[in-house]
Amino acid sequence: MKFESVTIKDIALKLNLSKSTVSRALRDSYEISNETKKLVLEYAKKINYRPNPIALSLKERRSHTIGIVVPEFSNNFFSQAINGMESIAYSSGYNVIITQSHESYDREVINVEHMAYRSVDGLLISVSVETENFDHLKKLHDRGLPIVFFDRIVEEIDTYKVVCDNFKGAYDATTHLIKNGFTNIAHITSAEQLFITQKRLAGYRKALEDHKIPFQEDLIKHCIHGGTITKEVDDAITSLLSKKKKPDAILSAGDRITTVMLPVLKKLNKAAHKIAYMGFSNSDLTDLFTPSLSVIRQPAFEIGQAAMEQLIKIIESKRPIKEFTTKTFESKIIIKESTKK
Amino acid sequence: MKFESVTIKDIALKLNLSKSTVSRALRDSYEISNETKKLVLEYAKKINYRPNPIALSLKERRSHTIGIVVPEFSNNFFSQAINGMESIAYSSGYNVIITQSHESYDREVINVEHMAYRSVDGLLISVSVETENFDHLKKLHDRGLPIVFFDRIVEEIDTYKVVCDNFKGAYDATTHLIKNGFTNIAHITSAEQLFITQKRLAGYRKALEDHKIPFQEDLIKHCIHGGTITKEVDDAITSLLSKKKKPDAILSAGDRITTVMLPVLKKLNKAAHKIAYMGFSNSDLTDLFTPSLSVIRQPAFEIGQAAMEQLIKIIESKRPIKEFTTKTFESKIIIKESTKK
DNA sequence: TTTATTTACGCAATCGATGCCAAATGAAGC
DNA sequence: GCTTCATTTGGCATCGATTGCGTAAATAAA
Repeated sequence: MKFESVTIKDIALKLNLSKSTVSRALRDSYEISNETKKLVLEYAKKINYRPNPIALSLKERRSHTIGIVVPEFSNNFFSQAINGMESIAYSSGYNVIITQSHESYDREVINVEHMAYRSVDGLLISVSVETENFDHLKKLHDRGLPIVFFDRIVEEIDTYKVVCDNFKGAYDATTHLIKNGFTNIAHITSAEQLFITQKRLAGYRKALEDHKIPFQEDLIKHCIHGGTITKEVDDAITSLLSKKKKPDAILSAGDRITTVMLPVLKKLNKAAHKIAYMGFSNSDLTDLFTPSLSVIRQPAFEIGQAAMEQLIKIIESKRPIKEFTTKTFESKIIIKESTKK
Repeated sequence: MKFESVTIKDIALKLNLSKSTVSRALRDSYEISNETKKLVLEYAKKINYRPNPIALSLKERRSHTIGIVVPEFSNNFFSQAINGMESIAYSSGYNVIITQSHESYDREVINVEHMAYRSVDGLLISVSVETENFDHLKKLHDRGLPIVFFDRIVEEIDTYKVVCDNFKGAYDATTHLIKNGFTNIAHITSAEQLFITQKRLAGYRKALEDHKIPFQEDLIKHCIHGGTITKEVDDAITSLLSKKKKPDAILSAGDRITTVMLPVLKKLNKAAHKIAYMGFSNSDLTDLFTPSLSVIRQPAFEIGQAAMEQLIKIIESKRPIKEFTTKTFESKIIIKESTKK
């Protein structure tokens, strides 16, 4: 703020007191007489004094501000999770500042460091699809910055984590497809190194196995940019459809991939080749599609709330926390027309 | 950040120099000998020294950080605009921090003040639907905080503004509906005091007038919460359909309202009463709906870019800027099935 | 040799707020 | 009347970095 604001010094000067006295009066210290307190408080109110948080951050090394880093706002899962986080933060007296990594490792590093140096009291993060090296987070975590991971968690850093049961979500969805008579189920998913990718893939495989359907490697397509590049999704589908035996159903892992996949699929389905599909999605609009979309929906808002609660717990705990847990939420499969035989 | 970091003092101590010398060496001052500079620079690099931005903010009263306040991330227009802003900010060496007002005046005030006190160098804002009093912005603007408005601008504050030609967007859309044979066109829109609401309403009225269709007050429905409350949209539609002469088309103003309106309308259209609809929307999924949705699309990314460019121009200008302009972008109407007769 | 001029660096104030320590004041106790 | 103690208040250092000013040492000019 380039413009001058009201400081404690202004009050001190005006009332002929020292800065320390004013400071203590404002903080209602027992050392200050009631008269002086009243005087200070009244004048402070009159000139609308507000302590400068920058100065406080410098002095106290905390800011009552929490940093949130997500890949993308346009992914409904994340925007809903953020809403959950905000609701808890605000009611606990914290502010939040939010940034997007745009699925870029470099951007993520910059954002995380910017926030750390800006004295955030803690960090909530879901890592980008590109992130394979976690030094930027490990470094801060080792130095004592409270971090809570959600959704795309980092297993090798020991802290609270909040996730969805991705294994079960994928398992249930795949089972649903199998029960509806689909046997040649493709899986379009995100980059291999992501925790959620692995879990979802595992759930998918287990469902096939439990129903004695052989797993086929070439039915799995990884989008290494998490679907942020339309072409990779396009290519995945084209490649799937060029197989001798085309898949009869597609399971997509992730909001973004689902979103990008649908227009492509829709065009193809029109062209007579009918493919069932189902995906992880937290969009509110899936009912409006034709066919309406069967989805695996995650309780994003609640996940956000839980993550923020855990983070605040770490921040406010008197002694260092040693025992961390991972909180798991259930996802819900919602059956609509897109998975009808 | 509660953990200790490397400071200029550490370097000074280690190299037996004064803080000032180290500081000047790091900033490549002419007063420092090349040997000393080299020494300092090498050691700084070795221990990974990074200046503390909090201390810098306190000293310099600027932070190289820009604050963005939008109503909601889940509104595609805003998330796209943010992406445009980020692209410019990052390439100009600024960081951004983003918050949502959730269409709440109180939240907006808190967020704006938090950012101002956190020494953001400037503010980009699209006000909440509830905001009728602009003192929180005026106060900061008067004190010299650079502000640029976009989309939902505030007319009474004199600064750069970036908008879409809302009048023309609504005019074109309404004209399109009229030309397709609809004559009883309802308009579901946001709170009356919003600038964009007024412009869109005016465009709608002008189109009617130009085609000699009488304006009917009761075909206008205002959602005072901008559609964040489903019930208000529901009520608007119910009320429209309870009229003797039901509307044959609906024009919706705003992403959120469009999104909430569609499921309701879809249910009704199934029930045999066919209503055409069209709305302002920046969603990428409108093609997937059945019927696919005719929309008025705004160049959100470009609007975000332009707003950020203007803001940085103000921030970096040597002398105070007195002459401000308002930049207007054209929206585009995209015709699909939902407006076929 | 003396004086002037560079060169290269240190001191201390500053930004806004906090908090330790000391000091001033007045009252109570002997 | 003097010591003791509590109450209130002021002074100063601190957080991390920048910067105007002062100055010692080294070199150049007189």
